[in-house]
Formats: sequence, C-alpha cells, structure tokens
Amino acid sequence: MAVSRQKQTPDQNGGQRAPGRPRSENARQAILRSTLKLIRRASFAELSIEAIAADAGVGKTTVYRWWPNKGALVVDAFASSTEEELRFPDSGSVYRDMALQMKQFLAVLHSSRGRIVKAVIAAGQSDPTLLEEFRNRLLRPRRQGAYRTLRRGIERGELPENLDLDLVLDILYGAIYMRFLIRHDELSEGYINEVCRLVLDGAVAAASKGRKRKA
Amino acid sequence: MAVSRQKQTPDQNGGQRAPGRPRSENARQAILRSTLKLIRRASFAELSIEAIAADAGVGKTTVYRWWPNKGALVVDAFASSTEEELRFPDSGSVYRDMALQMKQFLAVLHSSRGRIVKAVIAAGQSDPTLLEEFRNRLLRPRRQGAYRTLRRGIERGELPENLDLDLVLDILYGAIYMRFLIRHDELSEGYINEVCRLVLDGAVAAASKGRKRKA
Amino acid sequence: MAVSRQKQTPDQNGGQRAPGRPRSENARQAILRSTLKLIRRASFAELSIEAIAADAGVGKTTVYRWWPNKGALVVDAFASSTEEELRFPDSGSVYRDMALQMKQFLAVLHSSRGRIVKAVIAAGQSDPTLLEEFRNRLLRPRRQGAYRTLRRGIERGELPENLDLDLVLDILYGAIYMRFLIRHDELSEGYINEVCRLVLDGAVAAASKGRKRKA
Amino acid sequence: MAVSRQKQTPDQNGGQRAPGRPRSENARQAILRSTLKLIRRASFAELSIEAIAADAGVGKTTVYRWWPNKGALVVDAFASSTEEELRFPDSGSVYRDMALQMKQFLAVLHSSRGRIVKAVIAAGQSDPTLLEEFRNRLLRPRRQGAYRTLRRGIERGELPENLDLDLVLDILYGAIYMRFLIRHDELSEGYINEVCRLVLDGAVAAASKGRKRKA
DNA sequence: AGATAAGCGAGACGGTACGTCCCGTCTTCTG
DNA sequence: CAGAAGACGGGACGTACCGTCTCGCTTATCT
Repeated sequence: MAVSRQKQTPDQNGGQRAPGRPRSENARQAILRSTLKLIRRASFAELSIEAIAADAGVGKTTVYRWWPNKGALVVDAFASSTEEELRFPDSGSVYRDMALQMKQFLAVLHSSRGRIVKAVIAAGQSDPTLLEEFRNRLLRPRRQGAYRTLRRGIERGELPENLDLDLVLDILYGAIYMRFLIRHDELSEGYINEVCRLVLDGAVAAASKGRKRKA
Repeated sequence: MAVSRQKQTPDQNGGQRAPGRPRSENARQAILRSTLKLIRRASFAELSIEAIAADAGVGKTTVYRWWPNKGALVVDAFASSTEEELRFPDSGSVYRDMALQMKQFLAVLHSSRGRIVKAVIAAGQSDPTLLEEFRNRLLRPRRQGAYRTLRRGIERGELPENLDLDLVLDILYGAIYMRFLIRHDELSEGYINEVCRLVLDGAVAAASKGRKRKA
Repeated sequence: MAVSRQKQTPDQNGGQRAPGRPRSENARQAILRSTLKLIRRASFAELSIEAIAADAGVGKTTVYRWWPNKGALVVDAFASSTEEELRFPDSGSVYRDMALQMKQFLAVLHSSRGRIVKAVIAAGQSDPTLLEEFRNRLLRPRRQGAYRTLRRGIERGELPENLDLDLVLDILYGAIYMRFLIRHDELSEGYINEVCRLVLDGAVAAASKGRKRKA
Repeated sequence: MAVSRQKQTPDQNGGQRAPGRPRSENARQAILRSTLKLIRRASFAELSIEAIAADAGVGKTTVYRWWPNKGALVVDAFASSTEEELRFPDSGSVYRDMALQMKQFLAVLHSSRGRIVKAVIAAGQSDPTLLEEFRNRLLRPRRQGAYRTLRRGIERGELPENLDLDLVLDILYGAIYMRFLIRHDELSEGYINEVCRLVLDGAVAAASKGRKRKA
C-alpha cells in the first residue's frame, strides 16, 4: 500500500515473513515526519535528503533503501498526511457536493501543504514516475469519489446521461490547478462557485444541444 | 525588453555609449541557443549552467553577468523563440476561433518546446519571479488576443454580455494545462473540441439561468 | 591455536560440550577460502568483509563473531594455507642451505600468496596486533629453522662463534623485503645468491677484524 | 617539481601562463600542512581527505584537483617536509659516512614522521603509483648521495672496484626497513653500526674471495 | 597614442549535496 | 543458541555544479 515498499509485504507473501531484520517502522515514520516538517520551510529544490536523514536521526542509506528519490518521498509523506481529508459529501445536489469538495481541496492548497502539491507537480515534470505516484496515490482515489458524486447527479436527473465524467472533472479541477500553478488571478471560493455553475450548466446545455443536433 | 538586461541599454543612456567593451551579442545568442538545445535533451533540473556555458563556448561568468538564474535564462530563451506562433484567428465564430487557437497551443505543447513550458511552470513553483516572467511574456500577450476573440463573440450575440472573460479563459486553458501537467489522460484535438463546446455552452446557459433567477 | 577462537574450544572445556548449536566448521572454512580467493583479486584495502561474507554464503555476523578484524582474518587465512612450505634443508653448507630456503621464500613471494604477505605487512603498519600475529605465526617458526641452520654452520667452522644470529638473518631477509616491498629493483635468484655471499662472507670478515681489534 | 602538478608549469610552457585563475599557493600549502598535522594523530587508513580539506579550510574538490589520491598527497606532504634533512656527509671514511646518514634516517623514522613512511609503504602495497612516487621523490634522490659516498670509498681503496652499489645499499637499508616494518627486534644506533660493519666488510671480503676464485 | 574601463574565455576557489560503499551492530526467523 | 539474512545509524568516498574569484586578453570610449 505504501509507496515505499519495494519488496514484498508480509501479506503478499502468504503470511510468511521475509528473512532478516524487518524494516523499522520508527525510522519510516521519522523520515516521513521530517520530510513534512522540512518541506514547509524550504522549496522542493532546497530540500535535501541529507537534511531529512539528519533531522530524522537516520542514515541516508535508510532513506535511499525505501524511496527511489526525493519526489517519491515527498509524495508519500504528503499522501500519508492527507488520506482522510478530501472526502466527497452527499447532500442531494451535485452542484453543492462538488463545490464543497473543491473548497476542501482549496483549503489544502492554501494551507502549508499546498507547497507540497506544487513541489510534486513541479518535480513530476521531469520525473514521470513521481507523477505516476501522484496520480495513483492522490488523484485516482479522489476521482473515485467524484465519479460517485456525478453519477448520483445523473440518477437524480441533474446531469445528462452519457456524460463524459473525466471531461467534466478535468475542466472543473483544471480551472483550480490553472490559477494555483500560474497564480495570475485570485483563487477563491467565489471562483469555485462560478466554475461549478458554468461547467455543470454547460454539461446540461451541451447535452441538450447535442440531442437537438442529432434530432 | 530582454529579461537579461540588468544594466543600462544604450538607448536609455541618451545615445551615449557606456565606456568599456560592449556586451557581446554573439555570446548572448550562443547562450540562448545552447539553452534551447540542452533543455530539449534534459529536464530543467538536469540542465546546468555549467553545461550551457561549455556548450556555448562561453565563460560561466558571462552567463551570470546577464541572467540572475537558470529559470530566467530558460524563459528568455523560450520567449525569444516563440514570439510569432500563437495568434488568434477571426473566422466569425467564437467556438471555431477559440478551438483553433487552442489547437495551435496544443501543437506547441506537443512539440519539443512543450518541455520548456513544463520546465518553466515547474521551476516557477519555487521561483515567483520566474513565474511572473512567464505570465508577462507568454501568458498576458496571448490573453489580449483571447479577450478580443471573446468580445467579438459577445458582439455577435454568441456569448452573453457581462461575461467574466478571465473565468472562461481559465476554465478553457486550465483543462489543457490539467492534462498537460498531470498526464493522466489523453490531450487531443477531440478533447479540445469537447472542452470548448461544454464551456462555451456553459457560458450561455449559466447566464440565461442567472437571468431567470434574477427575474 | 587458531587466531579466530575467541571463545572456549570444546577441548578446553574438559570434554564438555558448550550448550547450544556448535560452531559451524563449514562456515569457518568457507570464510577462509573466500578470503584467500578474494585477496588474490584485490588489495587488502579493497577487500571488504561484506564481500567475503557474501562470497562465503555466510552472515557478516559470523565473520565478526570469530575474527576481530579483517587483518586477523587475512593472516589466519594465509597461515592456514602455507604451513608446510618453508622448511630449511641440511646440505652441509650454510651458504647453500640459506640460499635455498631464501629462494623457496622468494617463490612464495612471487606466487599469488606474495600479495597476501604484502597485504599483511601493509595492514600491520596500522594494526600492531596484526603484525604480532604475523611475527608469531609466520616469522618466528621460520626463525627457529634458520637458527639451527646457522648453528650448524658455526659448528662446522663456516661461521664464527659468538655470531649475532638475528643480526645476520635481519640483514639477509631485510634485503629481500626491501626489494619486495619497494619494488625499485629486480628481486631474482641471482640477487639472493649475491646477498648470501656478501652477508655470510661479511659475517666471517667482521668477526676476524673484531678479533684483530681486540688483540 | 611538485608531485601535485598535473598540468603544465609556467616554466615548461615557455614563459607563457596557462589561462584561467592560477592555482592558489596558499591552498596548496594549507593542504600539505594539514596533511602532516593529521597523519600524526591518526593512521593512514583513518586519515580522510574530508578531514584534511576541512582542517585546511579548503574544498574537497581542490584536494582532488591536484592529488589523485590520499597516498600521493601524503608522499608529497612528507617529501616537502624532509627535503633537506637526509644529506650524506663526507668525512673521509665510507663506514663513518654511511653509518651517520643511516642514523639520520633512523632519527626520522623514530620521529613522528616515521608514521608517514610506514603509511606510504603500506598504502603503496596496493597502489603502484604511490610506490612510484615514493621511489621518485624520496628514495631516488637519496640514492644519488649514497652512490657518491660509496664511490669515494672505492677511490680511497676502502671498497673494492666493480662493486654493485645497489646491492650494497639494498642490504644496508633493507636491514633497517626490516626491523622498522616488522618490529620484531630493536632498531637502534648500535644495530646500525653492526649492520654497516658486517656489510661493508662483507663487500671487501666477497670481492677478495671472488678474485681468489677467479685466480 | 595612450589611458581607462568593461566584457570576455578560462578555470581555480570554498562549498553543498549527491548517491554509493562499507563499517560494525542489531533484530528477526530457521535449523 | 549458532547461523543467514538483511535493516540499521553512521562516516567517507569521489563527483557534479553551485556562484564567486582572479587571471590575461580584447574591444571599446575618453582624454
């Protein structure tokens, strides 16, 4: 489950234990903790594994043994700190549910953890495996919740059938990432409201126009 | 005009020339050329000023004399190579104009210069001035053309009055940046068509619903 | 007798067996074998206990349990491989006996085991206990044979009485070690002949001059 | 002249200067000084380039730029500190001259610099280039003086003509190195006297016996 | 023409962090 | 309870670049 496991976990091994001294859970957590602590004070580029190891009271080797690079470590640290936070509500309205979750996401971006998201996306641009970690551990799980929310909307008739869910979600969240990464304009809750309104209305409108075109 | 000028340009000096040997235009261009060449083979993080200087046959000092850091150099190199490409057409249809320009942008992203866009946005996450350069030299000029295109649509009645242009543009381009930066799904011309359709229809629909709500 | 025994051997325990699993003779020999094998391919400094353990298919712990350090291990390995080889002959001539034994020694130095002698002397320079092992297990036993050879020469009248045996031996073997360790000149059988000639003649001459001086 | 010069010295360049910033003489001397200081407190193996650089207030790079390895550095440091010390006197007696110089050498071995000689010979056993440095910078120059001393003895009739000088010197100094490196017996001035007496008398005796054999 | 000034290439400098190797110790399960 | 396996904290390795500096040389303007 954890990114860091490169070798078999006990469970995967059919109840068998790997030989040798088992991995130190203390060390693992100390490293993740120090990573989170240091990434808040410095940029991703300034963050050094040397410093993390020192802060965690751990040999550099131990870090390299379990994480292939700085990026994977930062994603892991971030993911293990945000697991619970970004759930989708179920209020009976797609608009309300989506806007609410997007605002929770906004809060994370505006918190000190926003810096980590930036760092990961930035570093991911030159490290495909890092980006993949990001998608697997952060994006994908959230998408599952989003799909459910949108499907509920379809069942309730708020959204058209045959809607391309990924299209809608990429447009919605793309608008957030745009202002978050390029910082050319205000990224506020009001902005999120407007984005949701426009995109969800657009989903309905585009579908009905499509029907007319076909008809 | 060039990012790199830190000292007075002749023109600003009232026709006077500064004493001493003037800056070598050869060196400047060799540096920009080598930067473009090397950034295509490596990521931003892997790109080193040492290598650029060596490739350009230039002393490191000369690079540092004119550019404060790697990022500024990369933006400068990129900007000086893409000035002409991303104009907005005027075909009589907002949808067609926007989709066309977005597809041109897509072509740039898919070309070897896409790597530079990635690099700049990535590096910009830990260097505000770099991001500002990106906005000033690349984003803003394009926005001017986009405003004109959208305003023509409003005049033609294709789009509602009082439309928040930046909102629409951030949603449109955000959808592109989203897939470009996170690479979780296909970034194709078909995707652009759908994004345009949904967002522009959404702009109309949201406005008419707003009117009803007010009424 | 073996350097490696740090704990009681069964015999010392009055026929009693120590409790628990007995030491694995297999492991011991595998370690010594791997040590000899690896020291031939690499220098003493390059030789690592990690590599020995891996090559012997043995845990590092097992090595550390029985040998205090790399040097002791190497001496042990070497000694256990050269016990029989350097005997002194008895041909009726000191010159012939000494020259012959020195040539046998020369052959060892020129064989792949010469590298081990080098390694041990080298490592001994920063590890007194290692050097002591070298003297006790390799040098001293040989000296006993050399003393007997020289004393036979004295009895036969080839060498003067009251000869300082250690002085003569240090001069003879020093000449070999000199060229062996510093490698500035050829270390050949011819060289050994000349050394023997000069030193043994010198022993006679110095003694007779000494008598004259006293007389 | 210095071992450390890997690139052209000005003199070799026909009065021309190499381009770029010239080598810092300060740094060079600080490094040599720190090397001598630290080698006295630790063994060669314990001595680290990291520590030398730190002590000298110098970047590690600067050390590596000029010396290929720890050994070369130590030889250089030692040589540059002992250049003047081991001259051969000219007293009118070979025996007296040789004994005197050997006692000077003995004093160096017994001083804190003796540790360096040990270190160099030890490290040289697994590093041929280091040994070569040792021969070129330390052994060879001394040998020149020794040749002159022995030749004076030949001219004065104290030693036979056609004497193999290297043979005699290897026997004399080999006796010293033997006890110095293996430490099995006392290395004193008395020992040196006896060695000189025996070897020089042996040189005469062996020659006269040789003549008899030929006759 | 000479003085003065700045840019230029080259490359050494003091540093920081890299990722690796091996140290000697420890912790676990198996025989 | 020895042994294998292998993770642990640690220290140094030799390398790559950082951004700064010091050279001699070149190219300009200003006396």
